[in-house]
Amino acid sequence: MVVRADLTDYELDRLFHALADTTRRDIVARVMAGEEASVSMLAGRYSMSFAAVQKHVAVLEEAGLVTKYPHGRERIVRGNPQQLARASALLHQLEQLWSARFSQLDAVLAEPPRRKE
Amino acid sequence: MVVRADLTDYELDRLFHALADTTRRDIVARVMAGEEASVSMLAGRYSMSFAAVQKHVAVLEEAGLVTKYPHGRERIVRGNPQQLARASALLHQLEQLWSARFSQLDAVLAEPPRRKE
DNA sequence: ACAATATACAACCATATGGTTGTACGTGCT
DNA sequence: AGCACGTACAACCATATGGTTGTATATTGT
Repeated sequence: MVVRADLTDYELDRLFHALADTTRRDIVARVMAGEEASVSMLAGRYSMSFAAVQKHVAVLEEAGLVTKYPHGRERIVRGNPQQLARASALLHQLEQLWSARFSQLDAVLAEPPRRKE
Repeated sequence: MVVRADLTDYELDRLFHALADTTRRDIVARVMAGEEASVSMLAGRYSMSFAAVQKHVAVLEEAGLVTKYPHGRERIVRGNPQQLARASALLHQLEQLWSARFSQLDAVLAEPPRRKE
């Protein structure tokens, strides 16, 4: 599963910022799980105004984590797994950075015992 | 590599918020890569005041992404890969949520053709 | 045509954020 | 002892964020 990040610093800022809110993570979870959700349907699930939820969806859209498409008078919110994968890839990259610290040591340990010359 | 998230909503908020800044992601990358870095050494690398970098490190520490330990008059910043893994795990979970949408369909498709009854 | 619904968007407000400068304190070096 | 260095922390400022209410516009159903 090779996913190139390919995002500018600003886009990454937006992406992680979007994930740094409980309501927004919940929305992402719902739409990723396939809940066919209009903005008002989503709004019904949280104890805040419609406008507030509308703003959260806008932040997620700005981050590329969801897209909206019109269906009659409502807007259906759909998850974008690719963008999620990009965020995931960046964290994985950082983890690799860490484990790379030991890769050289690992290599030495994994090396078969050398015969005497 | 099973990593349980095990974090409250608030902690996740702090964690992703900490990652939502270019300077902070850069600091994380450096310390995860093993750069033995005091706060002032880090500060030297960015075009902002020492106090600003100090605040960024504090945000990372609050999020659990780094720890500081005293060494003489300086504080050495060290990366905490476990917390990184937790953030990573959550995103992976959300990705799984997406792919789970097709698992049932996959199962049907993978099913061997049924004999006539 | 009309009422109800879904959305968009602006204005407003309190608080958080990301930066600055200034001051105080502990540690190291000569 | 005295100075330089590294850190801590407070005060301050401009802007961003997360919420509200209110108003306008498009669509649906009767």
